[in-house]
Amino acid sequence: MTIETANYHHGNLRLALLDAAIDQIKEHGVEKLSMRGIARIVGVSQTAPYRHFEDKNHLLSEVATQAFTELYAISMAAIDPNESPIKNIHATGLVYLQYAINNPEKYRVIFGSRIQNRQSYPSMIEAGEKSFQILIDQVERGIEAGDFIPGCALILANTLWTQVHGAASLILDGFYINRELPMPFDDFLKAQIMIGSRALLLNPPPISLNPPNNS
Amino acid sequence: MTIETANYHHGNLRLALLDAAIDQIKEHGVEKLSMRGIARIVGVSQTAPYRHFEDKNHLLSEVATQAFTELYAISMAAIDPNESPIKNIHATGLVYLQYAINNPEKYRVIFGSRIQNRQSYPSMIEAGEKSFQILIDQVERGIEAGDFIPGCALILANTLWTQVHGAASLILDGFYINRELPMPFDDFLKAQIMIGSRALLLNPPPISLNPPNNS
DNA sequence: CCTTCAATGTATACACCGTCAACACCATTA
DNA sequence: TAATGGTGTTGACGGTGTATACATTGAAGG
Repeated sequence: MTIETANYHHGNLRLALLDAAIDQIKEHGVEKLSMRGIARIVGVSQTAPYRHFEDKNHLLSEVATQAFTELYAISMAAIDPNESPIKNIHATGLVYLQYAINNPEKYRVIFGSRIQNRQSYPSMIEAGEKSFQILIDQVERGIEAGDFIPGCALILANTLWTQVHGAASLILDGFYINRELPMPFDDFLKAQIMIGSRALLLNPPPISLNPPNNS
Repeated sequence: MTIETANYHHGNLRLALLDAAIDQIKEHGVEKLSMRGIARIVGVSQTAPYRHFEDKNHLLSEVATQAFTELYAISMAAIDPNESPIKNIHATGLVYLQYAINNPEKYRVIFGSRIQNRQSYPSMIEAGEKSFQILIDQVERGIEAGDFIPGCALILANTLWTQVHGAASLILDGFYINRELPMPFDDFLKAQIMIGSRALLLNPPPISLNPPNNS
């Protein structure tokens, strides 16, 4: 209701700070994020943020929760219940990589050790688990259909996750900047996902790498 | 020759600082490493390190180079030219994961974005590439033997690398701390490597996940 | 309506940090 | 012997996270 207070009390400082934080992270990276900086942007004193976030770590955990939720949303949107598990896995893998590439600094917040004591932020953990569950569900479907290796779905889903996360990490860390690839980068991403997911297949089809097929 | 100078000139400050840095990283993590801190430990003034390292980033790049070299050494030691490529890949994967787990803070230095402008430290890059080359060599052998998918060895080796690196990262980031696994952690690691490397095999053998086999 | 109180903001301060500039020491070498 | 350049120190600037004490306020209760 009070659109223009501009007074002693901000109105919704908590949200404004979170927005400013995400903005700074996007713009200048997590490393450059500072509590004093976002206070300056929002136009409050340097200690005002501490009325809303216990410390910088808590603020970061909320940024991470938000990013995890975005990751869940786009992963979920890539799932088509009528499609085969392997196709859904390919699709989610690709949008996952694209999210990481398009939001490198947010991705760096949710993974890596900038947030300490992760286990003391259960809502953040939960937001992360939800994305992983998408993968587990598809793997279970694949196992039941007899397409995937029988056994524990969590273990198989984890292999997929580690491979895609590893690819995302190495890309963001710049390990492919000067590396010569035998194909366009987009095809490289697809190839990585296709090859990696082959690990789950009971009878993987032969595969031709150059040129990569898109199916 | 001058063992006990304790004078104005230190003698080998550069090395002492590097050692102190690695020590601090091991002990308290990269985040806590400070130029002033290592100067204090070594017993010199806070700006003395700048006579030997242009800035903190340069110092970190040297720590990373050293860690990459260690990683190369243990990976190389796990290779047996008389063994099959797939077995060598399993062996290097395992020691790689063990290195990450036993040296979490060093691993965090060489990956992640604590070091900025990686491409301006060519000797560090090169040290990293050498480890990757081990993987490429084995993959080439596997392709030539007709065991692996034919095509570009770099692409296949990369899939292996991303999967193992992803696993290492997630482990270090604490994503398995409260996760219930259906097997002991060591077996979990082996299972991840075995499943992941299946992706390369032209005709992967059926696999039984519980209990995991060790061959 | 007025008082009170908890929530929210500020001012100040402490102990750190990376790094720059100016100066001090000293081994080597011309 | 004098000079030079490598290596160390001092001191400073501007930044950081955050603790403590104080100020302002909107809302709730008498």
